[in-house]
Amino acid sequence: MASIPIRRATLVDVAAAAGVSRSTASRVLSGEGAVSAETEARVRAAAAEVGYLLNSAARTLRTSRTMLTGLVLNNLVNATFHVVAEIVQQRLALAGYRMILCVTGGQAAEEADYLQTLAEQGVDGIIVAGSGANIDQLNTIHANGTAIVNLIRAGKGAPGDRVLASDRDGAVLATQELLDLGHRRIGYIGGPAQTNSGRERFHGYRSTLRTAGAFADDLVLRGPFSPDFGAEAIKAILRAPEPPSAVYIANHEASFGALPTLRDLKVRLPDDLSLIAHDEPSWFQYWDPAVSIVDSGATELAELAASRLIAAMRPGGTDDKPREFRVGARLVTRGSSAPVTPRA
Amino acid sequence: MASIPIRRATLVDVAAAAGVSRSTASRVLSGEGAVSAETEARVRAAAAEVGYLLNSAARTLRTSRTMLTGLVLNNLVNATFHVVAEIVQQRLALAGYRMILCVTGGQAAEEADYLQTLAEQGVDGIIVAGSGANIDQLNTIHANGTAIVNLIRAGKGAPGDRVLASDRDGAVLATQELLDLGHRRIGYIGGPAQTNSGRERFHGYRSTLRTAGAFADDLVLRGPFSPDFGAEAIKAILRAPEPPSAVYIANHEASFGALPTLRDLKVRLPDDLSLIAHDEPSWFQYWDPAVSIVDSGATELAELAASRLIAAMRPGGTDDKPREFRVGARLVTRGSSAPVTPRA
DNA sequence: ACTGACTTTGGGATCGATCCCAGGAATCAA
DNA sequence: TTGATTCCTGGGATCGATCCCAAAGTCAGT
Repeated sequence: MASIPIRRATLVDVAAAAGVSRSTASRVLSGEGAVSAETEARVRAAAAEVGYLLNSAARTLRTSRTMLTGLVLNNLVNATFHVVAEIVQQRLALAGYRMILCVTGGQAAEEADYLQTLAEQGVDGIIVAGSGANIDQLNTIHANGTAIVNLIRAGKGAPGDRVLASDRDGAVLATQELLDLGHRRIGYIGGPAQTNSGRERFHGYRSTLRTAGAFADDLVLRGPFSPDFGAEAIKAILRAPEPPSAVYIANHEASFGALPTLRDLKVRLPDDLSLIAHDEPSWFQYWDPAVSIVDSGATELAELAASRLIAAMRPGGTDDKPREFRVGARLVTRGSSAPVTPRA
Repeated sequence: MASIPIRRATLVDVAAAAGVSRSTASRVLSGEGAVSAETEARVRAAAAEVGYLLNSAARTLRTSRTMLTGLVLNNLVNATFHVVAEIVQQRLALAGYRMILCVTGGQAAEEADYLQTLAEQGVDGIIVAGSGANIDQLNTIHANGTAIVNLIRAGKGAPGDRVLASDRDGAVLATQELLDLGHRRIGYIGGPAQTNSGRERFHGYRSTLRTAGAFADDLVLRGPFSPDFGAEAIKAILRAPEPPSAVYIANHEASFGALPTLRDLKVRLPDDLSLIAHDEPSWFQYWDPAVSIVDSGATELAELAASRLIAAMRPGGTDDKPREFRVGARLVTRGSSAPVTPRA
């Protein structure tokens, strides 16, 4: 029925149909410049009639604005990341920007490739929740006039605003809560010391306990982000000569292994052990008992990052000095943490 | 230190630095056309020297290929969708395509806006796991030469290949498994009849039971995709005059409400009730007991959709007749389903 | 040395929208 | 009526890469 158009309608076609010049048609459809009301109506009608569709590439070539952005992150499986991706995309869309998604798998080399193609694409801005490598490349891109926002992680010397979680504060919140509940022997299961969050959370935990005079080396276990490590770690920590009455699990994936293991070992939460985990897989609330957590605020991080990027993409916005933002951590107390009970 | 470049280097700059013409520089850097090895080396060196970066907009304007694609889906919170987004993006990247992510929130109007901007952007192809509305718009876009693949859902009359889950077969698998375990009273908690999956899964369930002569109206509950509905539904079904010995929960979100409710009611799985759920939130494996599921194969759906899109985007690829693909469902038997036990 | 075939190179034209400038119409004050 | 000002409109030039055609260079075979 419908014949396949050989060629999309262009502004010239619209202009011809409306009986005006290219320039006038452009003024109407781009919204820039003054046009009489009558002409405007005629052009809009003509555009609809010929089925006009903007050719972004042509506009971009002339204006050198793409209204495209990029989001670079490790994966979407981690709850923090898919929340970030969804919210950032929707906020950017409200401001008229499209978002190119780049999932790096945590590989610095892939990240570099993605940054390269984003630059070629001429994106107006990039949000990087990345490896922290490729700093030079980011600086080059930034120097070419592309807005940059660093999210969650930020390499030393990276250009643009930084929107960071409060890992240290979150750890302090969890540890202090357990101290306030009367616990003194408080275990720590965390991520590797090489990672940003692994370091910051550990420092928050340690300094809080030191201040309380309750820090003990033998209750600290740090390892890879995996459920298996969590299962092993929780077993190890309970085998200690003087086992803890509470544990703070700062390693997200490790908690997936630790919780079922505790159940299988018939360790009752919170009677035998108080537990606070870090970050929110949606299902911790369904656990028995519901698991207390430190929430780093993925939603707020995403919203802030998007709004900072939008601000930086405004013409001239890149000139501002880079700023650092911290989204505060929040303690969500649920059934897995309770006042210490005297050992039977 | 580094001065801010006023203007990005262009092919003309590269050509000048290499002492050749624009055309030759273009031939080298685009990889089209024959160039002597010596010239090629000179051009590449010049490109690196001046810091040349391709201007995609200019290339697109000339070639009318963008190497951009779009992925349209409801949300990223649902595990199926974020798995799809991650895999599709990575497969497309391997083939050299960038992917614009569009999260619609299930709103047909937003979806229409996104499709419009994707068309303006001139994407080479779109994967839609969408509302099933906006069929006319999809047809217009398709007629303009954009490849389309419908994923998971597909509106009647939508253009392009369809890559669908086997909802009906999955339901049959679950129901037949429960029958094979000796159950006769098998409950159903599913999604609304207006939804594709709600309809197909119910039909699979019902026809399997009918064939076995075991279908009973009073054990069927269909409602919204929410944990609350699941909690209510499981309570209602257990209050039946003659309660079921097994239940198939075809409504993903409902299972989040049903499982904790069963625990709170002290209904032991699988002794008091066998249970099979549909689709895989990662944590069902950690439940006590681990929950048997029907896996619709999000990974396979995503890979197939990506490869079909890539095929359709090959020049001339759109001419093929649209095809429908079904990714088979798979039963993952875990601890929550077991042979029926004679009632005490 | 000459022809024909092939390889390599250069430059004009082009994709489609916007910018810039100039000219004509309309408005207003003197 | 005239001149100054503002408003609207049209057309040439432009963004940067690629396409197309023609010219120049290379080589083998006679």
